[in-house]
Parts: sequence; structure tokens; C-alpha cells
Amino acid sequence: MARLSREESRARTREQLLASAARAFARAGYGGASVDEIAEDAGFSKGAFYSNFASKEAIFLALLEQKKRGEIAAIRSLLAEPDTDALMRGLRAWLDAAHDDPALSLLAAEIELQARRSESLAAGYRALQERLSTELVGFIAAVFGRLGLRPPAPVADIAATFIAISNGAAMATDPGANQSGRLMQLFLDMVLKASRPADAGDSDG
Amino acid sequence: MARLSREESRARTREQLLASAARAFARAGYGGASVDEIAEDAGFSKGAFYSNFASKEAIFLALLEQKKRGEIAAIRSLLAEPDTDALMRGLRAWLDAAHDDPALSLLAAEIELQARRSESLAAGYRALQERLSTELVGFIAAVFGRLGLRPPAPVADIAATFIAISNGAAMATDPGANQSGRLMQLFLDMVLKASRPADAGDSDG
Amino acid sequence: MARLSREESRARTREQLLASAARAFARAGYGGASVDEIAEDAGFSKGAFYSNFASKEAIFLALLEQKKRGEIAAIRSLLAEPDTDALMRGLRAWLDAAHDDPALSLLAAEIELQARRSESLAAGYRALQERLSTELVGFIAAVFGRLGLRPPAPVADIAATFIAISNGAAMATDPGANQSGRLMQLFLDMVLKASRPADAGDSDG
Amino acid sequence: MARLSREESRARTREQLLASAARAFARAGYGGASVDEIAEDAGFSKGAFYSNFASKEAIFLALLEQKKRGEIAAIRSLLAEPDTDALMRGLRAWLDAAHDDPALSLLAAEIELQARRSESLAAGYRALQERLSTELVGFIAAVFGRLGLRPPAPVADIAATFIAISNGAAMATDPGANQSGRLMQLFLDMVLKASRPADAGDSDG
DNA sequence: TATGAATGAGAGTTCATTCAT
DNA sequence: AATGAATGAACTCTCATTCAT
Repeated sequence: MARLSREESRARTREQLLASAARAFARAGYGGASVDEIAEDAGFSKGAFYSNFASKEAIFLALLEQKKRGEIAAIRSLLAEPDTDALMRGLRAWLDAAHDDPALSLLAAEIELQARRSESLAAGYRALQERLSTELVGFIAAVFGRLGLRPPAPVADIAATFIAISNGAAMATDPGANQSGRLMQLFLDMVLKASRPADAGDSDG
Repeated sequence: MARLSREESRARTREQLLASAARAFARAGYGGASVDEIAEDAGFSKGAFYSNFASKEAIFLALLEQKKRGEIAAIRSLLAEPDTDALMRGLRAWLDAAHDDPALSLLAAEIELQARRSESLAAGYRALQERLSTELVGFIAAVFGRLGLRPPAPVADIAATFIAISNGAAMATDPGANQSGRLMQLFLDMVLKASRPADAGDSDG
Repeated sequence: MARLSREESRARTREQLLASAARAFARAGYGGASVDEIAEDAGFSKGAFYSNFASKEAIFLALLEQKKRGEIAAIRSLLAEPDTDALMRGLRAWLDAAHDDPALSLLAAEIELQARRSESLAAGYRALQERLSTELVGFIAAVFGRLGLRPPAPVADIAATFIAISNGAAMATDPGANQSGRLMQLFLDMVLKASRPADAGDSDG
Repeated sequence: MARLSREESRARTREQLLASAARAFARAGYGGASVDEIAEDAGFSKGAFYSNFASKEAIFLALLEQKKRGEIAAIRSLLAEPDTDALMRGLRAWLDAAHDDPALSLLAAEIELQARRSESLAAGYRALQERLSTELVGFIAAVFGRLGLRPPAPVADIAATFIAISNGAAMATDPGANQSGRLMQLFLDMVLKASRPADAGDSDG
């Protein structure tokens, strides 16, 4: 194996700490996870942690960024699909898969809650969330366009509902049965069923 | 004001502690709220807290019970409305109002998250959640019946989606704009638009 | 059953509290036993406790007094036995029995330790302990006299050793095997074997 | 003084905490001594305490180990003395000296009491106590052998009595006059006087 | 006399963070 | 860059005691 350059080694440490933090936060929550535990689980000391992240909140925020980035990338890659049927299949598959990891979903919920309670966290969070939301709105609009349907409600609201279901379902009673994907598909179906052809005009009746 | 009997005084203390706890948990989360703060905010000492509630978890659970009880009562009172139009108006009003208090909704989210992390909390929680879920399923089925519509998806899943939106929306980006009620109404609209008359038979075409 | 007079009822309450306290202190130690637990175990409230004893320390001292009184009475009743052989048999029986209750012995140890740490407790304790010690010294001297033996060491030291063994054995490793009685008998044997006839004069050879 | 290495510094902190704990426990008892007080008296923060010992119980147990280790070493060093007269002088000197510190003796008593009340403490305690007991039994047997005397009672019982006196005497009335050494010497004298030459056969007469 | 709600000081313990090594 | 000993504030919870009822 090639010797890692100093920069590479640092990046690697960072990745390992992030992965360890994701596990810890998902399992124990923001307050319940300790910096010590995160560092140790990644195979480092507390000192190493603080060499890589300014604070516990900082790694939390970094985690959030990582996650949102991933979701945005997924949305973009879906849109790149030229065939609309394939796009819809891909969408359904993603809804299932993306939220397959209950730990990850819980982490999302944790992040959202925590962001409401720390000004500094919220500041960093807002921008990312905005970007995801914008991306999702654009995506939904595009999908309706490609399906030739008129959205039955403001696209921004539809997007918000998807996000709400995603966050809310992760917290449902039964930890085993991850409903997130299923409920989002259900909502997708409702929305599609409630839609009318785009060329049907504006009138409802 | 009449002098309070000992029992009344105790009940009053309990209520005040519960109210204070609701505020504290909503503002700072379960981990972030301290027993000391809850007690002081209610005008009592830590000792008074512990002579009324066995633990921090206990008051959290009591709060949960109070909230769920309130929601179940609201559902039942809605169903008691004989006029279906009035019922639907009441339902929409309730969706708006019941989730008007963002603090309360956040508390719900917090409870759900916390329940996943404490065995003892989860134990007490499960039963109540079950009751609310059952109630909601029955309510939704009844509403479809009275509207003469066939549910476009399993009623249990529709109920679960409502609960997910309720929990998830409370956590949305903007703490000011409480979207909970609006998104649930949106979902209600989708569901109704996606439904067909009950007497249309089972066939989709 | 005859109705108890107020004074009798009070005395009864006191006795029950004392008995409950003896159990509690023996099981959990002075610090570990709570006033609440003592009162409840006796079937009363904390208020009743404080109506009967000024403080936790006070009931502890009262317990000590009760115990020492009992031991002094036992010693006196042994000495009243005119037949020396019977006296010795009675002594051995008492050594076995009096220390049969490991809880009681532990209580004694607890009391002695605690008395060293509270000036007010020590004050009340000293007098009682003095009385027991004096009584024991007199008893041992009398026994030697009746046996026609000369004590092989100062009688006060022999008495102190008995007391030390009694207290110390109660704390031995194995909670089940109460060695107190056995070890005191062993010491008694040693002392007797090491003694010479009183009329043998002062010379050792 | 040379700058301490990190390891040395840690060991020093540990020693200081142990010394401070010994003082605190002896003065105030297990329950009466607080972790805060122990740490402060040693010149450290509570945090430093907990980075050196897992719990209050843990330092208590460490203290016990230290003490027992010292006693076992003393016994062994006594036995190494080839001259029997010198050994006996050494033994008497040790009985006086080893128990000279009333605080240390009280600590022993406290430990024994506490061990009966905490399962985890008792677990760690039992092994050490066993080792000391075994050591003492071997020592006493060896002494009798070298003196050419036959023990007048089972050696294990004689050892148990020594331990009981040691523990019990520490708790005696007068905190100033430490009787421990004197009473153990007295018991030693009794035992020796009560012994017969080993070659005198089994018969008592 | 007895009750038990309330007090308030103080307990053991945890943990994010700092900094000398 | 990494270590981990030390800090110190904050936490949940306990309990002897008081006092209005």
C-alpha cells in the first residue's frame, strides 16, 4: 500500500471521525454521544478530534453538509436520466434506498432538532437546507413537466411535505419497520393520482 | 381565592411543573433542559420536583400522556359532529390549530426521538402511541365512510403519514413559519382528490 | 384488645421506630439508612418520626443506649448465678447467643465508628460505654475470683480485648459465618489456660 | 527537581489522591467523605479524580489493596528473620507500629463494613482478604514451629482473632489511646502462655 | 400527635474543552 | 498532528429537616 501523504492522512482521519460521529449521533443523539467516544471509536484520541474539528458542533455540521451534499447529488443524477419511465423507477428506488438506514434517518431528525437550538449551528444549517430545498423544488417541477402533469399544489409545499415525511417517519414507533420510504411513495402516489394533465387548462371543474 | 387544600395544592404544583417542563423541553430539548431549570421556572425547588415526579424521564412521560390524551379527545369530539361538512371544517380547523404551538410540536418530535433511546421511556410510550394510532385509523375510516369515498391507500398508512408529517414538519427549517397544519391539509387534499366513490366497485378502471 | 392510653401509644410508636431503625442501620449503615425508610418501615410518616426523635442521630443514640442496657443486664444476671459451673456455662451460652444476630453486631460496629465522628453522638456514647466497660471489668474480676484464678493480665485489658473481638469479628469477611461467639470463647479459653491459681503467689516460676 | 514525565506526573497525582482519600475516609467515613473534598485536599479538581479512578468505590478499593499489600509484605519480611528471638521482637514491634496510625486502623474497619454493603466492593475485597488471611495463618504456624510450641487452638481461629482484635480495637471508645497494638500483644501472650511444647504429645494432662 | 409537601444543600458523576508534552 | 491529564461547570438525584395543615 502506498504511503499516504500528510494531507491524505489528514483527510483520512477526518473521514474516519465523521463516520464514527454519524454512528454515535444516530445511536445516542447529539447530547448522548461524547467526543471521547467518537474519537475512540475512530481509533484516535480526543486531541486528534480537536485537531480536525473545532468543536462537537462543528463535526455535527460537517456531517450535515456531507449528508445534504449526497442527497443533492442523488437528485441531480436522477434528473440526468433521459427516459422518464426510468426516472420514475429510479425515484422510487431512491426513496426506498436512501432512507433504508434508520440510523441515518434518525441522524437527520437529530440534526434538524439540534439546529433549532443552536444559533451557530442553525446559521450553517440554513444555507445547506435552502440548497436542498431549492434542488428538490426544481426536481419536482421537472418531474411534473416530464410527466405532462400539473402539480395539484404549490411545488414548494409538495417538496416540504416530502421532507417532513422523511424526517417524521424516521421517528415512528417501531424502530424495526422503517416506514420512511413506503410513506414517501404513498405520498408520491397520492400526488400523482391527484394531478391532472398539464394541458387540461387551469379550471378545476 | 379560596385557600387550597393540601391535595389541591399538590395538584397545582404538579400542573405548574408540567407546564414548565413543556416549555423547557420544547426550547432546549430533553437533554438540554435541566430539572433545576424546570423546577425554578415553575417557582419550586428541585426537591419539590422530585417529590412530584420520580425522575426527569417520568415528567417527560407524563407530558407525553397529557398531550396524547388531548389529541385523542379532539379526535373523538370531531367524530361526534353529525354534519359531515361541519366535521370537515372542524378537521381543517383542528389541523391548523392543534399544531399551532410549534413548541408543542417540537416536544412531540423530541419525545419520539427520546423514546427510541430509553427502554423505560419507550415502554410507557408505546401503549399511548398505539392508542392514538388506533384512534386516528378509526377516525380516518369513519371520515371516508361519511364522505362516501374509498381510501386510495391502506388507512393505516394514511394515518402513519399524517403522524409523520406532524412530527416532521415541526422540525422544518424556519422555526417561525409553522407548516405542520398547512402540510397536513395539503396531504388531506391529495388524499381526497386521489379517492374515488366507494360505490364505484373495486376495479380501478 | 384494650384501648392504649396516649402515653402507651406514644411509647409503642417509639419502640416500633427503634426496631425499624435497628434493622435499617444494620442493613445499610448510618449514612445509608434514611429517616423516611425507617419511618415507613415502622408504619409511620416522617412527621411521626420527628415527633418522637429530635434527629437521626438521636434515634441512633437511643438505639445504642438500648443495646448497652441489654448487655449490662445480661452481665448482671449472669453474676447472680450462685453456682460457678453454671455461671461459666451461662457465660459461654451468652457469648454464643448475644452475638448471634450479625445485624446487631454490625449495628454495634456502626455505632462505634459513627460515635467517633460526631461530637454530640460521642458525648452521649462515652458515658454508656464507660458503664458497660466498668460492668464487664467487675464481672471478669468476679469470675476469676470465683474460679480461684489470678488474671494473667490487667482485667481492664482483658475486658477491652473482649469488646474488641466482639466488634471486630462482626465485620469479618464471611457474612454468613458469625465468628463473634466462637472467637470470644477461644479467647476465654486462652485466658483461662494462661491463668494460675490465685494462691500461687506473684512469682512466675 | 527534575521535570516529571507525563507518566510520572500521573502516578504522582494518583498517589496524592490515594493519600488524601485515606485521610478523608479515616476522618469522615466512607459515606462522610466526599469525592470533592478528596480531590481538593490533594490539590486537584473532581475531574482529575475521575480521570484517575473510576468511582469513589474504586479509590476505596485501591486503598484497601495498598494497605493489605503492605501488611503482607511486613509479614513476609518478619518471617525472613533467621533468629527466632529477633523475630519475636520484630513481631511485637510490628504489632505496636503497624497499628500506630489510628486513622489507618479506622480505615480498615470502615472498609470491612462497607464491603458488606456493596457487592462490587465485596468482590474485589474478598480476594485480598483471603490472601492476607492465608499469609497470616502460615506465619502463625511458622512461629509456633520455630518456638517449638503446639498451638492451643486451630491456627486459623487464632489468625481470625488477631484480625478481629485489630479491627475492633480501632473502634474503641478513646480515639487518642490506640489500644490495637497492646491488645494484640496481650492476646499473643495469652496464646503463648496457653501453649505447650510441641513434643509433649497430644494429651492434655 | 401526625402528616407529607417543600426545602436546599450537597452528593457522585459526566463531558466539552484546553494545553503542556 | 496527536496525546491524554486536567479542568470546571453542569447534570440528575438524595435526604435530613421544617412547617402549614
